[in-house]
Amino acid sequence: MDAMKTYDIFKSISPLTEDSWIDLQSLFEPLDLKRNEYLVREGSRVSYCYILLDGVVRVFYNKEGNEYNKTFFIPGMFPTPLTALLSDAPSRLSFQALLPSKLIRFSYKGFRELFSKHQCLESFMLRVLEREWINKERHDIQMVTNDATTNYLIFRDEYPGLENQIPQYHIASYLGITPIQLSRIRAQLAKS
Amino acid sequence: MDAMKTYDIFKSISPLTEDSWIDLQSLFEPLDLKRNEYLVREGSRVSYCYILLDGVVRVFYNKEGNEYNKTFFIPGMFPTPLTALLSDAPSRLSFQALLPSKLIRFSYKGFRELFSKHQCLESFMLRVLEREWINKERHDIQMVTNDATTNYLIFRDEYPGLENQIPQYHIASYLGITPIQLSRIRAQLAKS
DNA sequence: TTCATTCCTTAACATATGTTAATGCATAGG
DNA sequence: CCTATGCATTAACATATGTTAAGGAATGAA
Repeated sequence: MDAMKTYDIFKSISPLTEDSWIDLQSLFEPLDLKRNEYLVREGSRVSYCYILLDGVVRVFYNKEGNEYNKTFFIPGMFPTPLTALLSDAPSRLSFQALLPSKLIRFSYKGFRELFSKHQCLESFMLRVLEREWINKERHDIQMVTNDATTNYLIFRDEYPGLENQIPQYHIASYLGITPIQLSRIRAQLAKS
Repeated sequence: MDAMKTYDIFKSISPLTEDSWIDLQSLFEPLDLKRNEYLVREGSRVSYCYILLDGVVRVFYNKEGNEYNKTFFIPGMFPTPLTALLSDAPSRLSFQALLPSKLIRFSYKGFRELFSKHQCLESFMLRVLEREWINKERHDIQMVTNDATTNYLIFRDEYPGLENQIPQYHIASYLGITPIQLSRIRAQLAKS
């Protein structure tokens, strides 16, 4: 069932041959995380790609003790330290499960080594980066041009129900404001 | 000379076969822009990739008459509407030469059609996106975790001499502050 | 049950940044 | 040469948001 679900996720991104899927699948390892456990810690070396099947993961960076939430991952997304993998450098980002989460992980190196055998996997990787790029740009434009109230409303739309499952200070950090300011915004919205 | 320069730029990103380079080069068209002329206007359909050989280009988005500078391109960079090309949608971004500029453009479709003949070009494209991703992430972390003063100093480092060649309100917009605030920051820095 | 912990809210206050407006400098065009 | 234009600076003021602190609801442990 998980395998099927994963296959659907992959297929929806870029077509894969049956052979390539078999080889790729042989790299898969299930991974279960408790609430607040980490997939990746800042400063660590990384070697895996991740697929989130259940739960929620946040990615954040840390500067002088302050955490800045960059985004949240929900099932079907890839909470993967792309930059660290691509540049083969320690991760500047941390990935943490905010709820009990179910994932699959697979070796990035192993994946990459399949490129020469399966051209469709390199095309797949290109397609993944294209999608990430498009999404990031849309997200960035949103965050810069809107005020915090608008972005909070968009957050509620994009992650239905999530605001009741995680602490609000995580949402505030994601919006680039303090929890107090988010509280004021919520009070303001409740009035109107 | 330009051809040589361009070849160096490409080679430094990912190895290309001689054949692929010949095919690719046949797509190239020179393009010269005057100060303030546009490569791409918001809302337009796009079909070209660009290489900047001389000058400076800014990319910005527009919301209700306000312009938000996203980044500046200097020679050797690719002021290309990636998202619009990848998603085949009208560009949400505008690209404008801030100084008299010399570019090369080539058809994205034509480039893409060479992928099946030259595998190395698809690898090249993947490599470009990887680099863009890494740079963007570094840049984003910087902008979020630093204050405007620090980012202004970084800007001066990353684009030496540029601050004397373009209006300061473009820099202010890039930093996410008003020109008045930038002026205050500059006054503050001059004191110490 | 009671107590401790976590986290949201609210208020009072401090501060940074935006807004409006005036001034002055440099440059280009007549 | 003079004038108009574009741009940077500065000041005075308004406002949004951060900071500190206190209180209270919800949750879980003893």
